[in-house]
Amino acid sequence: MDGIIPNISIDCVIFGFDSELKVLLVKHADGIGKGEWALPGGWVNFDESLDSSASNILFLLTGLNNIYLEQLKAFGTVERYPDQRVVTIAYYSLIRSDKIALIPGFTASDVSWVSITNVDQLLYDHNEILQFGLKTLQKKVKQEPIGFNLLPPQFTLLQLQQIYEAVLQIELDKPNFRRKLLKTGLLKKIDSKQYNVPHRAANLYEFNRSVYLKYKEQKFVLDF
Amino acid sequence: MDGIIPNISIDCVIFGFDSELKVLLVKHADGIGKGEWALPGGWVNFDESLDSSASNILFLLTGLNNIYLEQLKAFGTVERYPDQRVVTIAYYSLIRSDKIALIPGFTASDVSWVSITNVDQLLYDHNEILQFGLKTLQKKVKQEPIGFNLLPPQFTLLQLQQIYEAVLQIELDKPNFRRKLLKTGLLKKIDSKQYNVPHRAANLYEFNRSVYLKYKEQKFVLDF
DNA sequence: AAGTGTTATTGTCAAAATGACTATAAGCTT
DNA sequence: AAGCTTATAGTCATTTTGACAATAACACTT
Repeated sequence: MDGIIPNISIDCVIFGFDSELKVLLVKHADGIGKGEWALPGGWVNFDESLDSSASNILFLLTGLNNIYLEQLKAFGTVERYPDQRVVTIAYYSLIRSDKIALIPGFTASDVSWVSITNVDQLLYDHNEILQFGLKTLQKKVKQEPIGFNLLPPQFTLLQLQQIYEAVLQIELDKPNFRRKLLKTGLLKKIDSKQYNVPHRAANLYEFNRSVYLKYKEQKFVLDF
Repeated sequence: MDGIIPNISIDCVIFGFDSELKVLLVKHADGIGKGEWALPGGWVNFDESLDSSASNILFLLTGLNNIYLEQLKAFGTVERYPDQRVVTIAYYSLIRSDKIALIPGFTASDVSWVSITNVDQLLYDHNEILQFGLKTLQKKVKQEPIGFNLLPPQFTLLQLQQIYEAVLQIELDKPNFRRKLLKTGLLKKIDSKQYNVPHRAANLYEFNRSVYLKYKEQKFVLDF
């Protein structure tokens, strides 16, 4: 069997972090929503799983490759899409938004990171999907360690703290954050510091990969 | 537009509690899996939302009505269903399994509660869906209050504790459980006790509805 | 070279929460 | 009345928390 399944689509909520929280949007090159901004999305092929459809669609539209996507939710009200009945399976992810090349392709004439506080009207029910994604992300970061793919291999505690602050949109106490995170054993202090910063240089840390993976499975609660 | 969408189905993971944790299964009356046990499931109509399809399918197959269903996940590997490409949207719920009449109907020749520790081979990928549902439920009960629909209006602290023990499959310390739950303000002690029990009668409690609803939205962490 | 602004890091302290128990109370049963 | 059984109150040492204070260290300015 070949071709696309006519009633199932994928949409991706890609959160980006680089000091503030952003989301990746594409401008439609043609079709129903020509010229409008939306989450990157597309159709599922008969011979392709949902997970791999999501990866491929994201790549084709934005150039992003090798992104770990997690399923968010299926959105399936009758009127969410014009003309046709379409159930969409939404995926989400959180990645670094700097230093990543975006290449609009396929049905996307433009791709762009937009600050989460700055998102206008999107196509279809995409604003709703985005909001749901943000809520889910906020819950997620309290249950699972984050940061592995969001930070350079060596980073400061402040950088890590800023991710939590951006995602949760709250402020955290620095000494307390430090104490809490260090207690998890997730971080390995390395013998090297920042340099050329106009203030006391912070120590650099690495993630302890095995602890990180353990916490992806087992209990991990950060109660901010 | 009329009829069913050929590539989208619904499956329901209905957990039941009555002293142990169970799951609701149906025996297929005909079709591909005739005679085999599976999660209650069916097709989505073109003119029906996913949520309402789920409710209707559950009702038609099992007689269960007015069950609050939450979406679990979409399962969409290519080979999960024989002959045809079918993506299924799974829903789940936790209800009391006693005192509820089950009425097999439609394509179900039988319906039954099966202890969670006792589930055999199910059709398609339904064992996988069930396991995912259990994990999700276990996370959920630590993040949101449960019990409103699982207990009679007035209940003892032990009854509530037993729900947590059944779902999480762990043992909890009675005095500490009491202390933790009472501190939430979720429970209202009422002026009435058990009677006719062969031991000291326990005080009865009610849920404080407004606190309960507040915690459905806001932060609620039970860290067992 | 001293002073300034900025962030890092250590530490303090009282309050709250936790986990593991002990002890007593109060129902029915025999 | 004795004996089960579960309820309920309370103890206590330990851990965790939240809110700060205080000092350290870096580059830049003067």
